[in-house]
Amino acid sequence: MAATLPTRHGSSWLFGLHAPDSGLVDEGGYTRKAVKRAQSLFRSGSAFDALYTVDAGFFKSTILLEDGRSQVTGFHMAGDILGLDGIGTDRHAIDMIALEDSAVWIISHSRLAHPAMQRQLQRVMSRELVRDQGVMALLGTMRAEERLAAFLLNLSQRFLARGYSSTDFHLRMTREEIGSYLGLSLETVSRLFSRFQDDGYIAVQQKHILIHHIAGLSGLLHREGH
Amino acid sequence: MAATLPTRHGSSWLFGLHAPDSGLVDEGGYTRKAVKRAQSLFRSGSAFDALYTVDAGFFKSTILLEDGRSQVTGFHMAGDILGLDGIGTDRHAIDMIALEDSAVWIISHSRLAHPAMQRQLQRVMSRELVRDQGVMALLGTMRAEERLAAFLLNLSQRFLARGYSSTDFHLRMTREEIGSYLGLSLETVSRLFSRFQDDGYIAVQQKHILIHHIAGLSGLLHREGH
DNA sequence: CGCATGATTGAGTCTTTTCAATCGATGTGG
DNA sequence: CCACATCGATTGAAAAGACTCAATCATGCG
Repeated sequence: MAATLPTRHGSSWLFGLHAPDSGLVDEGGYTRKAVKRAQSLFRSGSAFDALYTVDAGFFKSTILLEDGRSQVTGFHMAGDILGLDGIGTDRHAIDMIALEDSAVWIISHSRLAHPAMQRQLQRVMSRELVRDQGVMALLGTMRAEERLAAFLLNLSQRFLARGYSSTDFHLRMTREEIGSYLGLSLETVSRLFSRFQDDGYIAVQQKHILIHHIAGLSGLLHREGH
Repeated sequence: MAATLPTRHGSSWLFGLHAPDSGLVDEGGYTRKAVKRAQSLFRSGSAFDALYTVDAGFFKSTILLEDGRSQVTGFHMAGDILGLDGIGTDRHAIDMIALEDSAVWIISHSRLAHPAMQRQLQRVMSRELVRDQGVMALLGTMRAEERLAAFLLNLSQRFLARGYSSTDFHLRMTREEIGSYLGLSLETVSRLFSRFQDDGYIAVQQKHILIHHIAGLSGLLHREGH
């Protein structure tokens, strides 16, 4: 894995290398690219020219509908692969925006050509396909309360998998972005955070989340009677 | 394309070959498999052992949530690739059910190993990823009326692309399955069909759909003010 | 320190769901 | 070939969930 996909591969700032204009830094055959908060890594319609893995920071992906509405379709953190949407048509279909100052590794074309990498990429895409179907199920069948509980539990798991606390973390996105992702209004998200807090499941203070009763949140998902 | 993916490749019944027990028929290096209405091509949790392309008929894919609820995540017709969800984990994540007596071509492992096929597969998966994000946007941002209009227009387009009428077709799925796919109750779907008919956009008679005013349906999607 | 952005909370409205009754089509067994 | 059973579709009425609009509050940045 680590041999083919450069995931959390190293820290280029240790070398004191910087190229502020392009945001590009070359290190041991890998190229690192910095993306400042609110900047895009790529945009819908732009030519597909590379895949990336998140080295540090946090991204959102958004899709723009013909009528001007847009929706957040995912949040991405260290180790996630970005840009897969561009392979099919050689143009990106989504916008990829950094939610905080971030950095990615560029996966070079030569590296992409490796058969081992191809196989791995296929697996990543397949899992992503399955993940998306899970989100579709969330949007199609769950009520607001369940959606937000599922969202928190998912974030919690992903932080845990990366060695961070699963019960004490900082949301990188706004209520509006959460709402967009979950198909809810930002007010509903805000109200539910307050309710979860009143019910003793979590403590919220703006973007800071403390999960007190993870089983309680899980319980919201497995309730009977739908 | 046609050289690597066996799409609508031939009609095995012309040869009079039949193997009713397994549903398998071998023909010129391709293997055709029949799937009767309501039967599954594969099920969630079962081992992944092949990819398929639809030769004839109609399928739905459904995902089962932990709490027992399930959701239709797609409808599939001639030429579509089935089974991509199994690549990532070597187990299928969804159920694939025939909505009418159908048949698929099995894409052999030897064929899958071809580099050209690998590249094509990658592209198919990427486009599928983008399609799923479109569905997520539909579920997240559209109102019931818009969802059903988008659904009809999508079906219409896909029939057209396959050489069938885009304005006169037979729905292979029930109102409940449409509702599940669109995140609506079956009653809402039924009511909307009636409303579209009253408004002169379509004529509905059970599963038979006649589209009278395709621009009218499109107009429902591009309305201002959300 | 003031302004802009994001978050919270309330009140009223609207869309969609749920529950229920009826109708229609399809297919099976007598 | 018909009666009946079953499954799917339609339609109505009431209820609930989520949204919109609006006002207020907090925070962080310049």
